[in-house]
Amino acid sequence: MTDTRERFIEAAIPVFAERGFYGASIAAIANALPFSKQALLHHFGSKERLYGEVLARISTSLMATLDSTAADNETASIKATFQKILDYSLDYPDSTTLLMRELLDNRRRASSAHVWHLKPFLETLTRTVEDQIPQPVSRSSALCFCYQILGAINYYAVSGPTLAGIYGTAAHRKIKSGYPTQLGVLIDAGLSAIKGT
Amino acid sequence: MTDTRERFIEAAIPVFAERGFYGASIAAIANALPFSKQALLHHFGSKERLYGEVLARISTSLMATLDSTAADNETASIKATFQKILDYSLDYPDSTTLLMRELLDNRRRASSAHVWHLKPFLETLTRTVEDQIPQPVSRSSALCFCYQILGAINYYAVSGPTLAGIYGTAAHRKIKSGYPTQLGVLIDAGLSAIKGT
DNA sequence: GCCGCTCCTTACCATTTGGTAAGTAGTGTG
DNA sequence: CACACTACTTACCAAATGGTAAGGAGCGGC
Repeated sequence: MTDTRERFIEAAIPVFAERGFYGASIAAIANALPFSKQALLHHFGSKERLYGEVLARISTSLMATLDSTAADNETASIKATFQKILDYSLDYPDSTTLLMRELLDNRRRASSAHVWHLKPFLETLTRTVEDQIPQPVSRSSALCFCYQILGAINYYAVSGPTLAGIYGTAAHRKIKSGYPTQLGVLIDAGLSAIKGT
Repeated sequence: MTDTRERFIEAAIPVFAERGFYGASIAAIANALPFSKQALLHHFGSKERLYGEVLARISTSLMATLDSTAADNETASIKATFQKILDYSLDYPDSTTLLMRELLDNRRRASSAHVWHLKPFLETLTRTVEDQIPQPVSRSSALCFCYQILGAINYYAVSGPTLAGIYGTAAHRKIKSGYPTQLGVLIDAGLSAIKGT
């Protein structure tokens, strides 16, 4: 059944997110389901391969978020795009954490599967931004801008526990409520700066 | 000798950065020096404790960077402060990577030592920004701003291999050269937005 | 009825893990 | 010289790791 595969991938996401590739054991992942460790190995062959499929799954759903925005070409604003990315990151913190971990890991791991998976995402995002700007903009400066905003979003999305730990949950809630607005401001400002270049 | 301790901490940084807390084995760390694994355990008692000392070391040096800026009160501009953080992050990618990993890990690990270590850093940074702005600014919006820029910086600092992998080293160098300028623009814009609030 | 296939199980294994126990070399200190 | 202390070693260990081997249950095709 392909259904069991899906369940394994689904179950693997929080485990990989929480403990990282090394900290996550395939036994722990399998134990989240009523299957043995070997059932997992039967379907995926190795931990590395399962991990790759998890990354593929995540990047696909991330792309889907982006596509739906790109398709909405009536007033497909860049702000809305980034807002959707922010929403996704906050809705699926495990996936966000996992992508962030991969960003740190792929300095080492040969597979580094998500590099290729993230590529179309980044390119679509960059293109969306370029298209939105009337003036011709250098590809690298548009990418730079995207990456900065992306970084701000992901870093923030992943920082919930830390911020709550440092400032307390009340203050954290206040920060949280103000964040989208400030992000919007940052995007506006960054965009106008790019246009000015 | 305290010297050996220092050497262990120094040797641990790249290992923890590269493979994470779980992926790093104390044997691998010790092998980077002409000592046995038990020499390490003799000095630090446990892997967890070594890790804590590594984090403390890093946050101290990060704070030092910040302090030197804060002391320069002639025209201690916020931009210069963030520029120094960017420089630090690029100069010590291992430390940056490690702090980022801790950000992801402390959702789970009880110790989460760096939370307390990062707190003075964040507060000093926020205060520096507040002081720079004539108008009274809400603490949380200043923090929000700082965190966004911090996120952009750290995310970027850690993304070198990924960006080079996706776009090739040549394109990456181009992005790299343009980044500080665009970051400055982002800071300027974000600051004026805060003032306007 | 039997072959082959998928899905999943129990057994098993070599390796690595963090950590303990015990002992040794060296260095003061009385 | 004896004692204690630090710095480090080798020897050892239980537990967990990813992965292999082999087999069983169910099922469709012939």
